[in-house]
Amino acid sequence: MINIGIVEDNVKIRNLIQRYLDMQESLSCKTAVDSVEEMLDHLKEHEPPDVMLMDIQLPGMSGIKGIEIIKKKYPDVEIIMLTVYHDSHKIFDSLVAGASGYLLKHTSLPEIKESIENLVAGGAPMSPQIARKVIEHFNQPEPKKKPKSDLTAREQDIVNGLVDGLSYKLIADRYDISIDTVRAHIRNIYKKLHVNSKAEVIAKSLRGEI
Amino acid sequence: MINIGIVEDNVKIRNLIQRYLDMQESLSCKTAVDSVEEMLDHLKEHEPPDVMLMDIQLPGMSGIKGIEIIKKKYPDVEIIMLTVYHDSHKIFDSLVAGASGYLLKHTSLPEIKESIENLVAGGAPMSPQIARKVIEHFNQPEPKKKPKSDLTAREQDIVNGLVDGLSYKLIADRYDISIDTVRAHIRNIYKKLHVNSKAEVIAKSLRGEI
DNA sequence: TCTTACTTCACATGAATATGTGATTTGCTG
DNA sequence: CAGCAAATCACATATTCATGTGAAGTAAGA
Repeated sequence: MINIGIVEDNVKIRNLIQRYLDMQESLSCKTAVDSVEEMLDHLKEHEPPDVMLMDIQLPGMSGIKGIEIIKKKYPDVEIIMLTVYHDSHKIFDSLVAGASGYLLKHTSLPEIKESIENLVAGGAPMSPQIARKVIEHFNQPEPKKKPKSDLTAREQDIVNGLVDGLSYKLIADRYDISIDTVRAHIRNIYKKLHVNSKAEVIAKSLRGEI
Repeated sequence: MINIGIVEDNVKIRNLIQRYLDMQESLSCKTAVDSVEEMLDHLKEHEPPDVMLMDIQLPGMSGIKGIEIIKKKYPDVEIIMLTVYHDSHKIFDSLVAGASGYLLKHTSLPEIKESIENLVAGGAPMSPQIARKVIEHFNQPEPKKKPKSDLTAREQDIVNGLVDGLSYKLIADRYDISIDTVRAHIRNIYKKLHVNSKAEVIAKSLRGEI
């Protein structure tokens, strides 16, 4: 038997979902409140549910903040967001805060039930559109990580030395070249990167801008 | 009608999937090969399919490398990985390379069909276990260490100045203190962080180690 | 072949940094 | 209240860095 809790301020939706879930053989849904604060009060005196359905737009504390707090006090509770928001920001904030699933509100009741079962079976229910956004997140970083700074291999070596915190002398030793050569390379690096100190090169490099 | 291509070296599996998909009303699967190289040859003389099912372990080029190449030449092809691998590394690499979905091989034929339809409808098909791993990826950054380097507020200010590439003099100006004070703070910072150059402080800071 | 870019090295100088040794004031805490 | 950490400032010195100028060998391209 899977115990479910609901945090949703729209009474109609809340009652509908609660009634549907609670009438399922394998599920039990006795707790349905309309704010995170209320849920926290409830949890002080009751066992936490196995799975929690959570809205984002709520009176008082937002659902995303709610995830954080609930996950911190009750790490075993699995939280599924159930919301109308499909903007990347809210999705990612929710997932980072600790949500294990993210469903859009047009999800049908049987699909919600399926998602809960999917979740306790080790899955991560997501509406297809959400899954798409999540996957796109991995494709994004690609185009912007081509800084193309035209540093030569040797210059890149020198930069690595700087990033490792080495002095010119130590860089010279590492690559077995003269310190004057190191100076020469660094001069060229500065020109190419439009900087004029070791510090800026290190900063740029560690920010992935080289 | 959705056109589908398959890259899978196991003849039995390949034929099974191809026959099943091709007999569906809404789908057409005429292209099924056993390596990325073969698929690329095929694409030279034929229209690319709408969706491609791709294995990872293949003779010759790996499926992940295959995604990159195919996505580069034919950006509109949607690629679903269909593989036995469920380790984060392969999942992550595939998604970064441009895959739009990731299914495990035990996925049933009707589920594969459903996934393809899901994909063209703007979704991102994933096996539940995969979705779980993807979501866990967002939760990971949380437990990342609190560096807790015991720098005082002022010392942190100075570090910020260094990271911004300022000289001692400019840092002194920024906080309206003497350059000797900046020196003093930096001396303390070096002691606390066990370093002995500006460069190392900047590197540590940008690595999140402060 | 001539040019260009990369790598290598040298000498020089003013600016910035690293490090040592002090000292004073302020605010918190046992 | 005494003690301590933090923040402030001063003076001194050796090292490192930034920058200019010049040059030679080599490999890739026009």
